[in-house]
Amino acid sequence: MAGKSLSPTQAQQITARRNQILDAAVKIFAAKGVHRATIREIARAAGLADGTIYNYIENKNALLLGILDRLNETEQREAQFAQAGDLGLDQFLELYLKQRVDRLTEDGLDVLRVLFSELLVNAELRETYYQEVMKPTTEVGEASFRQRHAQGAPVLPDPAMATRVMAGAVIGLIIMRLLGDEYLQAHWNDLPDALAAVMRRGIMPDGGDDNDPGSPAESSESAV
Amino acid sequence: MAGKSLSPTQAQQITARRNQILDAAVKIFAAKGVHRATIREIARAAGLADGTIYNYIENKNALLLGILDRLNETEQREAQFAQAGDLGLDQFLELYLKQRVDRLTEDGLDVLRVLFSELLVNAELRETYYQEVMKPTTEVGEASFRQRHAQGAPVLPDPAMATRVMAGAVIGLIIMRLLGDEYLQAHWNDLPDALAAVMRRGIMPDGGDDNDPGSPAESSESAV
Amino acid sequence: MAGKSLSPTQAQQITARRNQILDAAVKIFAAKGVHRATIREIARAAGLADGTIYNYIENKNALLLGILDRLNETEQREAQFAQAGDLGLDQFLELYLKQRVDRLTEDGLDVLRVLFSELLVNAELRETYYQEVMKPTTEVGEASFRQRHAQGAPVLPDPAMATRVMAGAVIGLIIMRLLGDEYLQAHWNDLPDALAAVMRRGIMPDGGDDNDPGSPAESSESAV
Amino acid sequence: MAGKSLSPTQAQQITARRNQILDAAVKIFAAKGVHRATIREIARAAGLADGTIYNYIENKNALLLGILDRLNETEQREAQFAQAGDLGLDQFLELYLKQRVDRLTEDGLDVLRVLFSELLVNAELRETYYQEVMKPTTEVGEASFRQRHAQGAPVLPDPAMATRVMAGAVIGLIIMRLLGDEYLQAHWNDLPDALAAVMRRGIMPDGGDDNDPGSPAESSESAV
DNA sequence: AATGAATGAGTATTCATTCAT
DNA sequence: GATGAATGAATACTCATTCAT
Repeated sequence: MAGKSLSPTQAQQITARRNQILDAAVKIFAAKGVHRATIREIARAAGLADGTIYNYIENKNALLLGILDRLNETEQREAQFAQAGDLGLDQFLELYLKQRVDRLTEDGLDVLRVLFSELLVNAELRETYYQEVMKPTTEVGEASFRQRHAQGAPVLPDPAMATRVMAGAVIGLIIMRLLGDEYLQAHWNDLPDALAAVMRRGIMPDGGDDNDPGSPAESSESAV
Repeated sequence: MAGKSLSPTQAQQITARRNQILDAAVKIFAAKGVHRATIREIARAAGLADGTIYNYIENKNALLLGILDRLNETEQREAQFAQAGDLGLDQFLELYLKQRVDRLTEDGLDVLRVLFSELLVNAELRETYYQEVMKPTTEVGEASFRQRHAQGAPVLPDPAMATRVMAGAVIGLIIMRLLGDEYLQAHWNDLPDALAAVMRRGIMPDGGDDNDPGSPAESSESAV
Repeated sequence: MAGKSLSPTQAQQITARRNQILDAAVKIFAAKGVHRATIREIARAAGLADGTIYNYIENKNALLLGILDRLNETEQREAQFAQAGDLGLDQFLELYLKQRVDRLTEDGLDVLRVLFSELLVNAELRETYYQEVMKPTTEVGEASFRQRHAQGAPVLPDPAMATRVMAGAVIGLIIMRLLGDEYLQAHWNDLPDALAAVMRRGIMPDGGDDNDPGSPAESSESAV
Repeated sequence: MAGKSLSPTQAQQITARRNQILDAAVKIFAAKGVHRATIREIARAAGLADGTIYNYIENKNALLLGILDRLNETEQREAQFAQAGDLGLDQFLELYLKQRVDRLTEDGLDVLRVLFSELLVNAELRETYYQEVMKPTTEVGEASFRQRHAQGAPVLPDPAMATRVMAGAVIGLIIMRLLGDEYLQAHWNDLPDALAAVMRRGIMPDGGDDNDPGSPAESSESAV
């Protein structure tokens, strides 16, 4: 696998160069989309000439795949770690939030821009991502919910649905931030707590009417 | 000024042809992305020759804008309607879910694929969408939450955050469905109720395990 | 030759429509060149729809040929007239100036724009024009000069060269006017007299030194 | 500021390549007109692939401008030289003839084909050419004639008209040659002398018929 | 290994021409 | 006859990829 004769130093240099190229590609892809980005732009952003890129990647498409692979390495590692042990729901939530929310640097956001933008309109990529990331993750989530359900009455009796709602909330908030929502940009750090609170107690408890528990709530439930 | 001499029938035909072209474009754009789609493909999908497209749209980019305009017409109409009257939180939630979840046909999904995919990597489009759709919508949401907060103790004290969490959940679930989640595809109709339940009571109440056995909460759990 | 069944009135109408189209074509061709002009523009300038043009001309190229034919009809008529009788040099000059200079309306200028512009870069057209217009005209000129030469000492012993110089002067002045020379535009009516004067006496006789005929002139001739 | 890192050799190569392309363009443009010429043809004529052209020129229109710029470099240099010193009429004539007549190679003719063909139907180009070439040249001419007029009785009292007639003769002869006149092609070298003779003494002195039977005229005939 | 000039396939767009109404 | 929507061939231009230096 190590090719002909790569000294460790050489291999390191190649990896470094590759990462430098992938970083540049992420930046340009995120700024204008995969197709509108040109190899020349990416090369310039990486401080290289056009042709040099091709010493490190097969072609433009491999550039995209390389970016997503680098992302998956991280995500899968964590998904596998999660799967390894049994995760309590609280732990799962914490882990998931950490992965998805806590750690979003500006660079990370750019990768997600490219990832989601391409996933939405590329069926092949989507299938891969679904199998390799979404499915394992939701399965961990479902298991966690099932565990919790055994302990007491769940709000959503279906662990699958519960997992989707929770994961959906996280993904949606990321998307909203990527779409430019200024509030989320400014209060990103408050998200984990806010999400945890909502997950535990809801967002709009049948409030105010504490004196008359139940009936008014139900009357309005039907309205939803 | 009304364009030389457009009989109502002619105007109708032009609109019909335009919609036929936009429909074809949505389908192809959603399947392969705006840039991988060729005018020829779109023309063929619309049953037309290449050149004919240009009798109805300025250029390929206007094709994308035309699609989004058609979407915005609907969305803005509803956003304005919402803004017109004061919306109670329940009404806002209902309206928002209706718009976003309830009514998603396969065609509607394709438009959203294209919309989100482009929004993520096109700053100019993003800005327009943010000003014309996201901002008005979140403002209505914030107002609704503020109203509700006056009545009693909120889970999230900040109405802005509350709005984001709720909107994020909806958007995220749509994205997950667009990414191919089979469960959501199969149970899409259950979403409104599930979301309403979670918004009211949370997804994982500090159930059973503690000293304060949340009786009021549990009493209504069974209702979901 | 008169087709199926054309009443004289119909034939007239057809010719009128044709001329209306050719006039429009001249205007547009002159303004932007044959290739940059579109059939649609010409049709609009003629107050017609695109397709209607094709009831009167074969195709775009025939439009150009039609314009030149209409021009040639006039020019050849005059060239033939000239050839018919023997033309004295003065008469030839007068006729040539009349044709070429005297009668240039704004419309006539536009035709010449198109004519010369195309002739210069279209070898086939050039050959036709050369045979049908230039050659007959120069032959009349040469004959006139030959006649005159018999009477006395010519400045240019070669009638062919004399004809070219004279015709060249006229053509060149037209070109300069077409190129926008403001002086020529303003003083176009003075041209025939000026040209006649120059043809008779030169433009810069060995000036002032009339008293000393010959020698100073020769000294400066060598300088040329 | 000098373009990153252009070694003199590189700059030379770029210029050489550019000239090679412009030469090919002149040839094709002259043969079929700017608009009927395709980039592919020009590329092939230059021994290059289509795309390579665009490493050296912006677009097809810049190809035309590049050709004319190369021409103007020469013409302006000479016009400026003329303007620099005071030019006697004889010197002006000599210079003008040299520029315009003396030096016309087959290549030069092709450039003039393209130049005049485009000037006639391109108002913008025409304006530029008028300001940068025609106007300066005629001004030098007018000054020369004014000088000469001070010395004695002029045939044409208006130096502006005199300049136009002289320049017109030269331009017209070039046009006639470009239109295929075989005589001019064969006797091009005799033109300067013939023109000079005509400018001095006219082309058809009121010969024979009058009291002064042309003896001075005959003495110089041999010079033509 | 790095460079960037050369290549040519791929595509948006234009526009002469046709033809159903 | 007139119309102008539909057609599709033609073409300028872009850009991923190759390869001589």
